[in-house]
Amino acid sequence: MTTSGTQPYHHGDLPSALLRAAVELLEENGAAELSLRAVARRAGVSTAAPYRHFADRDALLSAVAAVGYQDLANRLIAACQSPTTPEDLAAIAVAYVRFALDRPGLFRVMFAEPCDPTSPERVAATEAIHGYVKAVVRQAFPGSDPDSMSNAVWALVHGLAFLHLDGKLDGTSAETVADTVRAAVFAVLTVRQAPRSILT
Amino acid sequence: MTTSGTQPYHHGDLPSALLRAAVELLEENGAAELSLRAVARRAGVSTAAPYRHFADRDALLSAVAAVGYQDLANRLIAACQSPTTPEDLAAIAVAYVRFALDRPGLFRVMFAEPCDPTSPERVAATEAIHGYVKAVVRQAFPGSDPDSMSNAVWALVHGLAFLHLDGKLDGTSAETVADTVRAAVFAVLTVRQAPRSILT
DNA sequence: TGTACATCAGTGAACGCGCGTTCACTGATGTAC
DNA sequence: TGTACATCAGTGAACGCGCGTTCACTGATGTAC
Repeated sequence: MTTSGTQPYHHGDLPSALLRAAVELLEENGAAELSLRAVARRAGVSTAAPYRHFADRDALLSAVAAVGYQDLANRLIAACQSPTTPEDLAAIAVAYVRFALDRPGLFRVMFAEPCDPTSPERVAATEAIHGYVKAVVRQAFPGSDPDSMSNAVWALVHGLAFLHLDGKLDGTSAETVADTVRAAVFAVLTVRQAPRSILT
Repeated sequence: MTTSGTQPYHHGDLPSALLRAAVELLEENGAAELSLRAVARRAGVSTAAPYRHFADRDALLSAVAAVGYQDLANRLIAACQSPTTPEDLAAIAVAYVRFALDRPGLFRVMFAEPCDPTSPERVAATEAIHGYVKAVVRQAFPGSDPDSMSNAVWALVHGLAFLHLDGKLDGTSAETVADTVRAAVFAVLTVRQAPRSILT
């Protein structure tokens, strides 16, 4: 995975190599711990090299988080472009949780790092997800207050992701997880067995 | 806060003093970082003393998490004994999120520490919360599948807690947070403006 | 086309730090007689 | 009641470690003439 062999003496594209290395390490550890030194080592570069491109550890971490947000957004959009049915919504929910379980370290860095929340890329990334969720909600629940409803939907999905991540819900197999997520989504969508189909 | 002044040469109750110190440190830092040495320092005791009572750092952390679960359970029960109305449910949701925001470090240790999930006290604590949620759900949504619905409710609330904690939702004032949580809960309970009161 | 030179990416050694954990120890406690 | 002794909670010094960050440096690159 690491660009091995004879590297040119100038790396060429260290910044993105560092980001790749960081993401790989996060995926291997599972945990959200990530040291600059380990990233440099993984990228095959000296300890001090990252400082040519990132002000400090937090800057690297912020950039990593931004990559994560981008990946997550892609996964969600890939799951369903314009959801209208409950099944569509459930598919997006499953994609969100799957992302968290596939890349737990990255997911934790994205959310649990107490990292500068005013960083523009961070804010932009968050806005993007928020916007996507809101668009989905507007389409699926035209009658609801879009703000409250999109908060609720995001929270539901985010909570399912974290509870699975932390072993509070059975996450032994991908199918179990998907079933659990779908069931939870449907349970909410059909609160008190509402007498008619809730969605168009 | 720390028992200051002339301590007896034998502490008396170091284990719980350490737990108290750990919780205090978590509350001050906000973050989930917690070193054994800092805890010992805070408890006014030598670096090695904790090892008389806890096998290692993880054991202390597990005990801290257990304390956290107990506190959380108490807060939830205090919020509402036997909820039946949507308002009751919303009050419990607010209590859960408030706990997370009041004691973010502790909350993070409870959930984000990749700590032995087979530890009996951990499992028991999780079961307790799960059981409570399920009981609430059974009472409030007699027609729903209790497993799926309780997962959904827990996830919704847990997600709201984490999104607030990580600054993804506006958490500037307690009122704002409470309003956001209540609105999200009501939005879910009244999906697609269901034509009649959803709850008894 | 060839040379001098400024730029800049990466090096490697070093700094000081706080950490988890171990160890031989000390001094208070409480029990047996 | 008084003494000897085992127990055990806490000490303090030390271990080795990996960390973030800085620094003077080197060697490749690319531009001006």
